[in-house]
Amino acid sequence: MDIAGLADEHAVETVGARLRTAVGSGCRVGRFTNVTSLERLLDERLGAAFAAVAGEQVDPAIRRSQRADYQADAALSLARRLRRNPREIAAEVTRVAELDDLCDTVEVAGPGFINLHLAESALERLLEGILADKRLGVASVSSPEVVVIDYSGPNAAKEMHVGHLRSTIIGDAAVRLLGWMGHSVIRQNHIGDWGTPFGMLVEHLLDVGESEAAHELSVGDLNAFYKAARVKFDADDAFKERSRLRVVQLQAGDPTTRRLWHVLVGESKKYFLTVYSQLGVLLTEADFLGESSYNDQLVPVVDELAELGLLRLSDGALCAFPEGFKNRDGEPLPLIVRKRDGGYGYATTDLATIRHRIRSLHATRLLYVVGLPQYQHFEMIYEVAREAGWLVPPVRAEHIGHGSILGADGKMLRTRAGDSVKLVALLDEAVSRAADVIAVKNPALDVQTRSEVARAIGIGAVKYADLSTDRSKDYIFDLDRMLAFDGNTAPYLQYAHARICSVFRRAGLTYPVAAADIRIREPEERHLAVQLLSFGDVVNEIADSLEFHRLAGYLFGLATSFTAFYEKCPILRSEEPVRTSRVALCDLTRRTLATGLELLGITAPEQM
RNA sequence: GCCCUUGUAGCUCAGUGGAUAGAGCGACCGCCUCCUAAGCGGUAGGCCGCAGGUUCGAUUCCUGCCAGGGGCACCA
Repeated sequence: MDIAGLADEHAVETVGARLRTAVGSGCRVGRFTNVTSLERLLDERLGAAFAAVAGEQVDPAIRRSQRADYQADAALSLARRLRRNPREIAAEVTRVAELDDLCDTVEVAGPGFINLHLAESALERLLEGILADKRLGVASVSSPEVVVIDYSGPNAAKEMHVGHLRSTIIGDAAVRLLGWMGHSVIRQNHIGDWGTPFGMLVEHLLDVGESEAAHELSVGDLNAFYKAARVKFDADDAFKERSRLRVVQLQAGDPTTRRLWHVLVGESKKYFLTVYSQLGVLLTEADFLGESSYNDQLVPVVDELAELGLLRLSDGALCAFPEGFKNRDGEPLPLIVRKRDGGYGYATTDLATIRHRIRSLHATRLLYVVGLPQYQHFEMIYEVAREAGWLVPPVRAEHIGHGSILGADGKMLRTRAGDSVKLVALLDEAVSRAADVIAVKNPALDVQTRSEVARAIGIGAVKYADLSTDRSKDYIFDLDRMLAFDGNTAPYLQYAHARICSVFRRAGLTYPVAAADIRIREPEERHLAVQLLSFGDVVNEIADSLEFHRLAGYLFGLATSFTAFYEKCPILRSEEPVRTSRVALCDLTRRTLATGLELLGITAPEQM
């Protein structure tokens, strides 16, 4: 810590000295090239200027501004440290900063804000740059990582319900985003395919007959199957005893039992794949790596922890006591790696996943997209993994926690009977409602297109509602609101996209537009331009934080800016060279919307 | 009891150590001989839970309190 701090100070001192020299000799500082996102450009230029003035590294605190395009606020906080008037600091920074090619006016306002008005020529040049770039000016990462993303994780032989929706959607977005950024992403669907319930389920399977059971499961009626087994288990002691013995046989590897278990899990996987297909997420059969696949690693994991001296017997259970966790009596909180009965619980399996992902998959970033209630569990797991020496920098594990989905009453979403709501039922309703609206709004669409569009809108609406709010908070599931065609919803964004496509169709133009002279004159054009040029800033930020609602918010802002432009600035009816320029702006907006939505796992239809 | 988390417009949600706290819905008033009105413009609506503290400046950081949600050993 101290050493790092000293090293930093030293580096800063050197940079500061160099910059002061540059300023002193009359040179301007801060010329950088090949950056197309506005905030980064301004950050670099003004960062250098502030550093020159302050003699140390300074975050220029670039923000979007209501009074200008951007503002830099660092002079205010710097004033105390330098014991100088903030306005003077700001004034000096504006003199030193190399901004001629970016801004047409730079002014000090109020107590020391620096207001930045971008030059039209700069906007034009930068837009022409991203127009020619397939990636819209967003560079792939220079040093790709192996990222393992653990998400979805439904339980075999149980229905997927809304509880699985968030993990599946957020995980899918993470897969798409990090993959697009150039990382090597490994999907892991840690399904619940092991444990005591399977004794009961296998016995029930035998009772109803294998072929009948397979039928029930394959049609997706998993709840009925599970419930019937559960009812018998609770009511019938003989069945309960059979189930218990069956678990022992399953664990002992009895061939018949294992075959029947395989039937259950296999049918479940088929069912999950139909749901994933309906949802349009990237998970495939190859991504299933359930709890059972770690069976042969559990003993080695426990042995290794024991050898490291991290385990202790407590009440007959073998436990790790990770540093910093206490139970309700203030005593060290155990993480049970082997139960009193000799069996293994989820803690051991989760530890095995970390070891496997680091040692065998060579991941340096581990993401666990799991509900927030499991926060403490994962913190404990990570701590044990650190103490075991598995989880050491640069490898890091992150719990991508999320809140719950609530019903209109603000409580956990349930059916009237108190059951969890079936995911497929929910998705079907979203799609069918979307179809109803399309039938009214655009009856000219043929049946095939209509059903595709309905799916894009219905599923997109559900996903967007999830991804457009802070993932750590709960949200209220309201189909009416998410399917609304105005406000911050998927249909609104999809509509903006479809409108652009319509402009091209109407004019007989094709996209993408390869190149064009772009002219920014009208205020609506300026707003749209600034918005288009900040896509990269948002995406880069999100790749780290995985706060997808920021991307959603950005896209909504983009669509709003576009609509304003669309209302005020005639496109096809304008004269050249304005027409070509506006067509190019349309195309940039279309590509940015489509790309952004794609990163969220949402399809943008060409018409709706 | 301890820990985590949330409290912002009637509703659903953003937001940031800084200049007048923003959207959408709902309400009210307007806008289609014109590229999709599934749209756009305007008006009304806020002790940013409460009370202290740090700061030139706090809705944002800290402490306490109130209210909701979650977690705290053999389920995952």
